[in-house]
Amino acid sequence: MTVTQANERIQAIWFVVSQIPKGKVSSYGQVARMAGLPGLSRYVGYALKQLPEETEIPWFRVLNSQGRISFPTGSPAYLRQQSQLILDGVEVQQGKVNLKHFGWAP
DNA sequence: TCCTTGACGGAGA
DNA sequence: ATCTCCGCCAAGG
Repeated sequence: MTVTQANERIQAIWFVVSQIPKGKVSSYGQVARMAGLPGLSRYVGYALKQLPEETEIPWFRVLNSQGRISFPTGSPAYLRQQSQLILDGVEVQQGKVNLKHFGWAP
């Protein structure tokens, strides 16, 4: 993995995430596949971690395969993501989102 | 190099 | 439905 290749991957991931429409959510695994990086779900988390605080990219629309927020329950990050989802009109109950918001395809 | 750490995912129990 | 355990794979020490 050269630095350039890593940057390309990160760009691809950010792009895919930027396409997730409001009111919909996706999973790390799905984003990885759509970015042409099957099996690199963990890398998606790494890529999102690189986003600047003020980013416009909807990182909060990415959940784990169980439809749960991948931050420790109650942590600042967890609460931020949860409130952002609610602002999107996404139903979050017991830390899990309603399946109807899942499965987005361009 | 070797070892540990994840914003993961899937199979079992 | 919940919780472990294990495989995965790039990064960072």
